[in-house]
Amino acid sequence: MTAQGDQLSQVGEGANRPSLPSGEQRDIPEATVARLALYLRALTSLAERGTATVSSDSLATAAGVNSAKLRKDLSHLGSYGVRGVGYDVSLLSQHIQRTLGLDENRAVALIGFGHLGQALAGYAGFASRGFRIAAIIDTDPELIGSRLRGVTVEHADRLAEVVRRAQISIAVIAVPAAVAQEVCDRLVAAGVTSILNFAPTVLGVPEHVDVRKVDLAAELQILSFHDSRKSHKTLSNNFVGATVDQRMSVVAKSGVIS
Amino acid sequence: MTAQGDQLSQVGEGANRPSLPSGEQRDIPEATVARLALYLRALTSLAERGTATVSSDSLATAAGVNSAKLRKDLSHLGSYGVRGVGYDVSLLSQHIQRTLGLDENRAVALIGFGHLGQALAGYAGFASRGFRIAAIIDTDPELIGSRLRGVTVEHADRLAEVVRRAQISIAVIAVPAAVAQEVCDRLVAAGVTSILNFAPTVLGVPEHVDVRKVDLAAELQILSFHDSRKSHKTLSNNFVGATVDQRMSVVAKSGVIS
DNA sequence: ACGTGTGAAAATATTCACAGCT
DNA sequence: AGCTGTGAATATTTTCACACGT
Repeated sequence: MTAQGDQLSQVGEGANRPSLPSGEQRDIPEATVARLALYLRALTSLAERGTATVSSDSLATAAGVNSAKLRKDLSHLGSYGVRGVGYDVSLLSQHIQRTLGLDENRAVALIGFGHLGQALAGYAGFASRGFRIAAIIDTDPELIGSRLRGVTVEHADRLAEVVRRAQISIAVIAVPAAVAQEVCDRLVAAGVTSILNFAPTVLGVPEHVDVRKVDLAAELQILSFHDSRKSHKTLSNNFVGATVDQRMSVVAKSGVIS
Repeated sequence: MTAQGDQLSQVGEGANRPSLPSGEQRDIPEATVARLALYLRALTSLAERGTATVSSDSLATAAGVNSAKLRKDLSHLGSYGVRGVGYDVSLLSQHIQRTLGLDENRAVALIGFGHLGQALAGYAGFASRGFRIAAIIDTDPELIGSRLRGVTVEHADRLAEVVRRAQISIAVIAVPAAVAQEVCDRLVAAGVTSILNFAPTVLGVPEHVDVRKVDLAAELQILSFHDSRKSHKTLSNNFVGATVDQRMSVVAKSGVIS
C-alpha cells in the first residue's frame, strides 16, 4: 500500500512515433512525461522556499517517487544535474517547463460552467502552473454574459468562433455525459487538438486529437478494490500512531511541499 | 495520438503481495484494476440500453480499449464469457462490482466543502456508482450546519468522531494544499485507509494507507507536452471533417455510451 | 463459424548497482 | 565523499495469434 497513486497514462494508443520536427531530444517515455509535471510542482515549491539546489533524493521524496526513477526520468531530458552536487532548482524547473511546452501561458477553453466548471475556473493552480482560461462556454442563459476574471461566459453557439479567435488548442470538458460527445465534436471541428474530459464517457476523436480523462467514481472504485482487500479492517490505532511518526520523519527529511 | 488517456496507477509501491485471507482469485494486476472501473461503466450503459449480451470487441470499443486487453483483463477474474457468444452484461457487471468491493454502497467522507467539494458532492455518478457521501467536513462557520441530501456539514474538530461513527474507510480531500497534510493525518488517525487527494501535494501516509491523487494542472501539462509537439499546428479543417466521420463510424459500430 | 481464454512474444517501465565526474 | 547518469537485470503491461469450447 502506501504510495501516491501514480497516474500514468499513454496518450498515444496507435502511436508510431511521428519522428520529430526539429532539433530536440527525442522519445520521452509516457510514464516519464506524466511525472515531469510532478517534479515541476515539487521544484516550484522548493524555489518558493528559497532552495537553490536539490539532490535527486530530496526531489524524489518531495515528488513522491524513488530517486532511481527520478534520475532515469531526468536523464531523458539530457543532463541538467551536477555530480556530487545535485540539480539547480531554477534551471531544472525551466527546462521541464520548456519540455512540457509551457513557455508562455497556454490558452485553455473551459466548456461547462456548472458546479464543476466553476470549481475548475476558480482553481488558482491553473494560472500558476502555465494555463490561462481564455474562454468559458455554457448553454445556460442564466450564466451567459457573467464574467470571471475578465473572461465572459459565452453561449455554446459561439464555440467555434471563440476557440478560433483565441487560438485555443486545449479544452476542458465539464458538461454532463449526455452532451459530452457533441461538445467534443464541435471542439475538434473548431481546431482543438487536446481535451481533458471530466464527463464519464469515452469520447470518440480523430487520430490527431489527444484525450485525457478524469473519472472521479473510477478513482474511488480503484481505492475500493484495495480497501476491500485489507484484512486488518478492524485492528487499528496506537499502531497507526507509530506509522504516522515514521511518515513524519520521511517528510522532515526532505523538507517537502506546501 | 487519439486514445483516451488511460489512467493507470500502481497503488502499492513497496507492495510484496500480502497473500490473501480466504478463497478468492488472486493477484489482479494494477493496470487491470484501473480498467475494471471503465468496463463497469460501459456495462452499466449497455444494460440501460437493454443489451443482454456483448462481445469483447464491442465492450472494448465502448470502454475505449482494444479487445485483446479487455479479454486478458477479464481472464484475471476467471471466466465469465461464453465462447462463440460473448459476455452476459448483467452477470459480468455484478462480478466486476463484487471484485471492486462495491457490493453494498461504500461510505465516503468528503473533506472540504468549497467550490470543488460542492461540485464533487453534487456529482450524481457518485451515488450511482457505488458510493454514498456519509459525512462532509469543513472549517468555514458559514458552511457548518448546512445540509446536502440529508448530510450535515460538520466542523473539522469533529472529524475523528464522525469518521468513526459512520465507519468510513474512504475519504476525499478537497481542501487547500496548505492544510491537506494535516487533514490527511487526522483522517488516518481516525482510521481512514484510502484517500483520494485533490490537493496538489504529496501526502505522507503510513504503509497501510492508499492514496490516489487527481491533479488538474498536471493533466493539462501532459496534454500540453503532446500538443506542443504536434507539427501541423496550423493545418486543419475539412481534413478534420473527414476524420470526425471516421470516428463516428467507430462509435456507430459499437453502439456506445451515454 | 464465432468469439473467448491464454500461452508466448514484444514493448514499456522500474529498479539495481556502479562507473565516473566534481 | 557525494551524487549523477546509465547500462544491465527485473518486473509489468500490452499485443499477437490461435487452440478450444459452444
